[in-house]
Amino acid sequence: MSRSSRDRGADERECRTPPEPSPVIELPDDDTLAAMAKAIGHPARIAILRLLARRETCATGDVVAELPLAQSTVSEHLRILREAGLVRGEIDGPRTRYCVDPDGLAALRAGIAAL
Amino acid sequence: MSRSSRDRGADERECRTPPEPSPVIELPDDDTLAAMAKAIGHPARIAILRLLARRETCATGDVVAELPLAQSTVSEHLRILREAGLVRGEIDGPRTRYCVDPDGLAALRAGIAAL
DNA sequence: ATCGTCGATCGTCGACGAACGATGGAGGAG
DNA sequence: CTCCTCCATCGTTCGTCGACGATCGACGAT
Repeated sequence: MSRSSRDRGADERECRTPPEPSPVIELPDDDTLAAMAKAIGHPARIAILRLLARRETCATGDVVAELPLAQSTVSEHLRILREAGLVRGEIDGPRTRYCVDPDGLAALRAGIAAL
Repeated sequence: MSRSSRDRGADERECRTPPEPSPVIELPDDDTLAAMAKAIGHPARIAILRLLARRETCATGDVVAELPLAQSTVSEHLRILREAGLVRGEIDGPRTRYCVDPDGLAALRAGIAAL
């Protein structure tokens, strides 16, 4: 399973959604803030978020490779993060690339800071 | 049940733990951060936190009066917030006074901001 | 066209969370 | 002392979460 055997085009390709920081960030309402907080209320999802933030790798399989969890479990964690608006996923051929949603994360930060 | 019939000493008494901002705030580890996030991952607990932050009232009964929840439910929410380190409670005669734990909240803010 | 890979979804199981009423103990008021 | 108030805790019920293996559809490669 050496990764070097696979030609992946640009090896360290970034998530193709450029980090476009929105000019204005609205504060989330309580339910949204609670949902976001609940989404990161699990160590595995914090680890995933950190992983996506550090590496720009964004592929589901890479996340699975880094965590001691089954593929289906990781996929569900990613789904939860996506539905909370903290992560963005887009289909890239046979695989799905995930990246941190800067707007969602900013909203979470702002909401927590405003507590 | 008019509240004016009850003499509560200082009506707007502050929580007797003075807000002593610690000079240095350490970043929580992932498990602690996840636990804190999980604690605020419920709208009622966000409402409680806001309530404790705005008013300095700090009494369990006051929180119960403000929320459409049973006393036991509110008490459990307060317990969860307390065990997460976000809220501090101390016994004051027959009642219990709660207030936001500034250190815990600062740790949460810092942990989220460092994501 | 066929195959292999990647990843989302389904079904299941045990564990945990949220809400409530009831109970009980601590502590002031009479 | 005796009551009454305040609140934590217990026990219960029901819903959701977390994890897994199995399955299925989409897509590229051969």
